[in-house]
Amino acid sequence: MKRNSRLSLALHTLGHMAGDPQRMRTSADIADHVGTNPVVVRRVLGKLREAGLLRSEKGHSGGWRLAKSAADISLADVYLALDERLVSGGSEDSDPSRCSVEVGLQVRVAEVLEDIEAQLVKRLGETSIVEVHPSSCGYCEAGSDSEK
Amino acid sequence: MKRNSRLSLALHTLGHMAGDPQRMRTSADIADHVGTNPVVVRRVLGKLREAGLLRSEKGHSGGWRLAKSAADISLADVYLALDERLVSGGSEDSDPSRCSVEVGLQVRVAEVLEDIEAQLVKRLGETSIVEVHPSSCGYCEAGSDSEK
DNA sequence: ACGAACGCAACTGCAATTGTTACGTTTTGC
DNA sequence: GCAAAACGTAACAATTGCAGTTGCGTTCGT
Repeated sequence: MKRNSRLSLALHTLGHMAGDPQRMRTSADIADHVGTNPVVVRRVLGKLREAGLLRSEKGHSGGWRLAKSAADISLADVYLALDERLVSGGSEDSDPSRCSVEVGLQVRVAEVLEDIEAQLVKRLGETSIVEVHPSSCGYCEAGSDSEK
Repeated sequence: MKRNSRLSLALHTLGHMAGDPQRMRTSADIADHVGTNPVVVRRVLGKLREAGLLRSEKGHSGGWRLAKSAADISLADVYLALDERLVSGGSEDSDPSRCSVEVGLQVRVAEVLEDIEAQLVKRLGETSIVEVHPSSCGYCEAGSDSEK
């Protein structure tokens, strides 16, 4: 699925950060670990920064770090920060040419989807990113040494 | 959203069929009404036929019709027939190179999505396609006359 | 047997997303 | 100060998924 791409990059990275919150990670580091490009990483993590989950620092020893306690970041926070919603999102312009069956249907389905998404967020809100970090994690044990 | 395209074609068409179950509709008719191509209609409705919701007949006076009572067809039936699932759907090949955070995350998120989708299906299952057909529907009142 | 419909495969076109390159800006360390 | 290392951003290329289209075969009914 396409929707999982950015979300999984974000969750994956935050999962690691939860295991070692002080460590500063560069986008190149992260990109290398998840198998993508530094610019892509910056694009995704930039969203998380806007949402107040991460902080980035420029300059020589810059990089990315959690902006608050890992325990206070839930999967829902990450999901919402990327604003990829299930429901189509309001192309409900009242086009008079549309037939009534179509309109009634859209309303009905949209209602259900809205409701379902709320439940999804609720469920995601119940787990923090600290809970997805296993005790043994090679990537984190590697510490600050960036071995090419 | 892209996911809504086929689903809305399917629901729209079934909604109309529920209002006049005996009438045979050609894919060209339907395509004209929903503003698309006959082949696209056949692609989507073909899925519904595989699921036992519709029957199609070839030949001169062929076309599409409900395969069972409209009251027995729920929105969930249509949703499931198109097999567009929320959850990424089993690319869970145990790649040893994947890091444990990633794996744990996928499992966790997949669990939630599975659960959420079950609720979605349950909700959709509560309404039948007869409930989305308004009493006054110009398209259906037009009857079998296909006015170009 | 001819026309009208579906069935199916292949191709094109479009839109969204990701990947890539390039360049500017900021900060650190020397 | 100045070079190196990092982010920020814009622009472009590559990829992907899906709708749309065409074409042809098949199957019916008249």
